[in-house]
Amino acid sequence: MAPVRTDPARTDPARADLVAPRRGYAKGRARREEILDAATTLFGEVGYRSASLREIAQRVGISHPGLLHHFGGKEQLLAAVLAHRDERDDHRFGLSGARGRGALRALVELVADNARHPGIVELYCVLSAEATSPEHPAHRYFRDRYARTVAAVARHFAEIAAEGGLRPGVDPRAAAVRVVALMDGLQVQWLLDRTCVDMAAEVRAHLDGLLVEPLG
Amino acid sequence: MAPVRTDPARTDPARADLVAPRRGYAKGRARREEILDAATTLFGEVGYRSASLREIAQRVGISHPGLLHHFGGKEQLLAAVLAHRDERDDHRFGLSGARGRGALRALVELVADNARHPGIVELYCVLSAEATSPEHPAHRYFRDRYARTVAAVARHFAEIAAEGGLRPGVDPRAAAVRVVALMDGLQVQWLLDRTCVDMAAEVRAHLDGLLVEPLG
DNA sequence: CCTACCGATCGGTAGG
DNA sequence: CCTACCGATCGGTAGG
Repeated sequence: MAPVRTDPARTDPARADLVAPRRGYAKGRARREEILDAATTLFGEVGYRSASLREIAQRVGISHPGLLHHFGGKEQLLAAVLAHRDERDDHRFGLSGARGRGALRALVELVADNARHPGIVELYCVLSAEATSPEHPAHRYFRDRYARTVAAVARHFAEIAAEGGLRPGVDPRAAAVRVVALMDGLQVQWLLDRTCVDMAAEVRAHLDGLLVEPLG
Repeated sequence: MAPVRTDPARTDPARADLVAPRRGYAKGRARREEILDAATTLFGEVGYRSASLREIAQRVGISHPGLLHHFGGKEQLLAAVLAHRDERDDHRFGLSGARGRGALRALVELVADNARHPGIVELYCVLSAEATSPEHPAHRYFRDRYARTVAAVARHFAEIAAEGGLRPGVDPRAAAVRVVALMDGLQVQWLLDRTCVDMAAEVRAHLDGLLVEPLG
C-alpha cells in the first residue's frame, strides 16, 4: 500500500498548526485509534457478539464499510482492541520491573487505576466471561492471559515466601489464583454498583491477610 | 385459560405407565421445563443478547412461535430462567438453616456442587457480566442478588466474630464482599480451564485464612 | 472513504 | 402447537 498523498488542506500552514496530521498515514492512524476506542467502549457495553460494526462506525462518524477499510473484519477488530489494551498495560505495569512486595504494591495501584477507567474494566469483565465459550474468538487469548498473569503473581509470592514474608500455610500458586479471582469478582460487583465496593482497598486488605507484614 | 382436555393417547392406561403426563397441564409443564433447561444452556453459552429464540426452540424440537406460546417474550423467558434457578438454589441451600461456621461450610458445599453443574456456572458467570450494563433486563436482578448474598454472608461472619472465631482485623462485611468476589472470579478461571482450578478447595482455603480455627 | 447491495438472521405477530 | 410473514439488523462485498 502506498502512503497517503498530501492534499492542499493538510499542507496549508495555517491549518497545520491546528490539526494534528501533517504527513501521510498520520490521519489514518488517528482514525484507527478512534475506532479502537469506540470498539473498546461498545465491546464493554454489550460484549463482542452483540456489538455491531455499524454502531461502532456511527460513533466515529463513518460508514461501516469505512471501518472495514481499517480493519479487515470483526474478529480482526477484536484482536486489535485486545492488542491495543495490552500495549497500554505493558507500558504502564508489565515493564515496571517491580518484584516481590513491590510487585504486589504495583498490583494494588493497577486496581486503583482501573477504578478510574470503568470502560477498560467493563471490556475485560464482559469479554472474559463471553470468551469462556470455547468457540469464542478470544477464548485462547484469555486462557493464555490468565495463565501468564497467575504465573507472574505466583512468582512474586514465591519470592516473598523465600524471604519469610508469607504467613505459614500460604501456597504461592494458590494464593495467586485467588488474588486474580478476587480482582475479577470485585469488578462485577463494582460495575453493578460502584458505591458498594472499593476494589483497591479490598485487594490490599486481602494481600495484607497473606503477608507477615502489611504492604504499608 | 382452560385446562388442557385429556386426549385418548394420554388416558390410554397402557401408555399412562410409560409416559409421565396423566392429567391436564402436565404435558405443558414438562415442555416448559424443557424450554427452561435449553434456555439456561444457551444463555450460558452465548449470553442473553446473542441467544436466539429459534435456537432454543430448535433444541427442544418446536418452532419459535411455539416457544412464545409458553413464554410471552424473550425477556419473560429470561426472568423465568432466573426464577427457576433461584427456586432450585433456595430449595438446596437458602433454607438449610445453617448459621455461622455451618453456613460457611454450606457455602463450600455449594461451590463443590456448582463444579458438578458447569451449565449453571456458565449461566451466572456470563449473565452477571452481561447484566453489568444498566440497560440489561437482568441488571436489577443481579444488583439485588449480590446485595442480598453479601449481606447474608456478612451476617454469618458477624456471628462468628461475636464468638471470637474471626482473626483480628477481619471486617465481616468486607470479608463477605471478598468471598463472593472470589467465588465469581474462580468461576471465570475454571470455565476457561477446568484443570487449572479447584474452586471449592480455594474457597475453603480462603475461609480458613480468615478463621481462628479451620473449617475442618 | 462512500452508496448500494447480498443472504442470513433476529423478535414478534397473524391467523389458524 | 404450526406456517407464513413483518420490519429491522447483521457482517461482508462490489464497485467506485
